[in-house]
Amino acid sequence: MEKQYNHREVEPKINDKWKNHDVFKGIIDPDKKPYTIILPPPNANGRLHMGHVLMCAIEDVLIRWKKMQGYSTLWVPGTDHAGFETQIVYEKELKKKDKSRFDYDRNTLYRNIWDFVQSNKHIIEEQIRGMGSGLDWSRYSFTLDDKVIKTVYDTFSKMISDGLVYRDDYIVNYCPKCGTTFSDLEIDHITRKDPLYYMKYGPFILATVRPETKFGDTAVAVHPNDKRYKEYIGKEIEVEGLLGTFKLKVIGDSFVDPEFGTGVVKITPAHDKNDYEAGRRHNLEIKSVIGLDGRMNDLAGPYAGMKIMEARKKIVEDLNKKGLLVKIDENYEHSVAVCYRGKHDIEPTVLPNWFVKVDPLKKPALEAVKRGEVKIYPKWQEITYIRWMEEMRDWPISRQIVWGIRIPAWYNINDNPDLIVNFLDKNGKVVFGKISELLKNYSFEEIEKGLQTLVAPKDARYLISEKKPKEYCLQETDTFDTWFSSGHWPLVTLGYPASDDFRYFYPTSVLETGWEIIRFWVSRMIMLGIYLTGKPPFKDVYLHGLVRAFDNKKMSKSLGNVIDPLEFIPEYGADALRMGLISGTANGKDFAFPKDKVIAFRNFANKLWNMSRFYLLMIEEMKSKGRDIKKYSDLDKNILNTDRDIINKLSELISSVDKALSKYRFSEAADNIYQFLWHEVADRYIEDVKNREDKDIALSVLGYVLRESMKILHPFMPFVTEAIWENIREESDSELLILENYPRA
RNA sequence: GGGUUUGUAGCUCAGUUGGUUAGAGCGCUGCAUUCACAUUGCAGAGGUCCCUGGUUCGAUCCCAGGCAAGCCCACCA
Repeated sequence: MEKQYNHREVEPKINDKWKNHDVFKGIIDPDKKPYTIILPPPNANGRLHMGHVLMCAIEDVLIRWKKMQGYSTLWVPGTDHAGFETQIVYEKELKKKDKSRFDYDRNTLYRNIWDFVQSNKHIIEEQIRGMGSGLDWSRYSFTLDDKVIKTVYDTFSKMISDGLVYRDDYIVNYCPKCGTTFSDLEIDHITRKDPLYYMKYGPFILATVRPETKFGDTAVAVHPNDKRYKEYIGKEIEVEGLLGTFKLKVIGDSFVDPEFGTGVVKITPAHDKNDYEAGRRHNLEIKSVIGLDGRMNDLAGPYAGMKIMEARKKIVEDLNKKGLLVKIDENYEHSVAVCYRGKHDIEPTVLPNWFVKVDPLKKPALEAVKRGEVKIYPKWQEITYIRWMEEMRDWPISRQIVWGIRIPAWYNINDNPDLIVNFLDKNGKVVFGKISELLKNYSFEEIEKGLQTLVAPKDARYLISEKKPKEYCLQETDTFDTWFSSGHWPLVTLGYPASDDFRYFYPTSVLETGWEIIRFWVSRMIMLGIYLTGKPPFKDVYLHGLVRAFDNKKMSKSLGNVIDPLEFIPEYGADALRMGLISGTANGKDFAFPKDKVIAFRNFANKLWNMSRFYLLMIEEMKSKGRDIKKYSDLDKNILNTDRDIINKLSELISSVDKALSKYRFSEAADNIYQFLWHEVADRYIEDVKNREDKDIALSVLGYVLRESMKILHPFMPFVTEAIWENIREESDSELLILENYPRA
C-alpha cells in the first residue's frame, strides 16, 4: 500500500471493478424485498453541477445501504430532454451561425435539436458514472424515448375520454410583428417613457398607459382595504365610454397598489398578465380586442382594423373630445416587455391552449400525503406541498415550443378554415395567415412541409391520433408541458403498464430530489401515478436543500459564482466531495458549498487508508516474528476492557447510523462515523495497540473493527472503503465490499 | 410588493421536545516530529445562541414585534 491514498488512481479502477461484476443490475428476486429509486433525470444536454453530485450522493447512500441490507435494489438512470431550456441553448447555437428558429420548418428544427442533444448527452452520462453511482445502466431511459411518448399519448387519450381535457384561452406573450409567442425567458424588459393617461371611468378616475384596451375591460379593481373605494366593491358601476355606456363590476383584489395613480385599475384579462390572473380569481369574462395581426378587432367598433398605436392615438383624441380625459402624465417611466428577437412590443394575448382539469386528480394526491401514504422528509416541506395542492388550478399542458412531445391532435383544414398557420414557403420566407386564405395562393403540401406553428380556434374540431389520420390534416404544433411527460417518469422507466419490472419494482421506495421542484414535478408524479395505477409512485419523498455558492447566493452563470464539481473531484476525490456535501446540510435547508468539509473528508480518506496500512504492517511484523493472529470469532473471552469498549462503541455506532439513515438524517450518520473512526479508533484504540503486549489479540480486534467500519462507511465513501477492503478482507469474505452484509443494529 | 425560510465560535453548519460546563469541521495559537498518516499528534483560545418585549421558577429554544439576509413568484394599470 502506498503511503498516501491516491484517489485519482483508485477511483476509476474501483469503478471498473463494480462495472465488470455488474453489481448494480436490478434483479427480480421473489425472495427479496425490492428497493427502488428512480434518478431524477438531469438535462441530457447539460453538465454535472453540485446539485447533481448531492443528489447522486444521497441516492447512492440509500441504494448501497439497502443493497447491503439484503434488499433487491434498483436505481434507474435517465436523462431529460428539458424542453424549453434546451431549445434556448440550441437557439443560441443557431445565433452564432446567424440563424434563428424562424429559418426552419418545425420538423427540420426538431430533427436538428435531436441531433444536437444526441451528440452531447454522453457527457452528463459519463460524469454521473464517474461519481461511482450504483445505477443500473441497462435500464437507462431518455424522456423522448418511444415508450415515453407512447405512454404520454395513452394518458392523454384516457384523459380525453374521461373528460379531463379541454381547450381554453390562456395568456401568452405574443408578438404581433413576429406572429408567434415567446416564453417569459425570451422577453426583455426595457424601461421607457410613455404617456400615462388619467381618464374618467364611471365614478372613478383611473390611470392607464393603454387606453386602447378599454374595450376589453371586464371589471374595475381596487385594493380591498382602500377606504376611498370600499363601498363600491361587489357593486356594478356605469361607465360612459367611446362606444356608449356600459356596466362593469368592481372587484377588490390585493394585487392593486392603492398608492399608484388613483388606486383604481381597469381589468383587461385578455391583454395583461396581472389582469388575466385577477380575472381567473374572480371568474371574469375574457374579451380579446386585439387580433393576432396586431390590429384592433370588431369589438373596437370604429377603431377596428387600426394598429395598436394608431388606435391609441385616435382613442385619446376622442376621449379628450368627449371630456373623458382628465390629464396626461408625459413623464411616466415604466418597464415594457419586448421580444428578444426584434425588440417589438409584446402584446399579452389569450390563445387557446390545452388544459387538464385537476380537481379529480389533486384530491387523491393531497389525501395520499395527508394520510401518510406518501411521507415527505423533512416534514416541514409537507406544508409547501399541501398549500400548493390546495391552491392548484387547472393545468395548462400545452407549450408553444418545438422541443418536446408534440400533442397528438390533428385539425382537418376543411373543418377549420380559421386555423392560423405560420410556414416557410418554398423560397424560405415566413408566411402567416388564415389557412382558408393561404390556400388560395399556396398548395396544402407546401404549407404542410414548411409548417412552423399553428393556432387553432378554441372551438376547433380535432382528432386524436398518433399518426396522421387522413389527408388534409395538420398536427397541433404545441408540445406537452415537460412536467406532463416527466410526471410519468416512475411509470415509464419501469415499463408501465405491463412488465415484470413494473410489477416487482413499482411503487418505488423513495423519490429524492431538490425541494424546488416539489410543485412542478413531485405533485404531478403523485397525481398521475394515482390516476393511472391507483397507487402513489413512491412511499417516501426526501427533499434536499440547494447547494449555494460561497457567497450564500444561488449559483448562476450571470452572477459568475458557479462552483464546478469537476474542479473538485480531481483535487479531492469523488468520495470527499460527496461526503462533504452530505454532511453540509442536515435538515434539507439550503447551504453554502462547504469546502472545508470536502477537505476534511479528503483527509479522512487518507486517515482510513493509513489506519488499514498500520494494521497490515503490524500483522506483517507479527508474522515475521512467527506469531499468529487469531480469527476474531475464535477469540476467547480474554480480551481487555479497551477491546470491549471499542466493540461497544462500534455497536453503538451501528445502531445510531441505522436510526439516522432510516430517518434520512445523512449528515448525522456521516458525522458519527467520522467521529468514531478518527477519534475513537485512530486516536485512542490504535495508539493503545502500539503499547499492547498481547498484540495478536488487539490486532484481531482492530481487524474486525476496521472491516465492520468499512461496511458501515461504504455507502457514503464507496471508493476508498472498497479499495481498503481489497487489502484487509479475509479469505471467507466477499471479494467486493458492496456484496457484503451491512452490520445489524 | 406577495409568499417562504434563515439569523448559534473568524468561516460553513449541527443542536437544544425550555433546566448545571452550547457542539463539529475548517481556520487560529502553542508544543511535538526518524514511531501508519504533516492530508499527522497533543494541548488551547474563541460564543450577551440577531435585537426588544412577553409567557415561565428558569428562554438560545415557545409567543409577539423589530432589524438583517437568502430563496420562490410578481414586476406593476
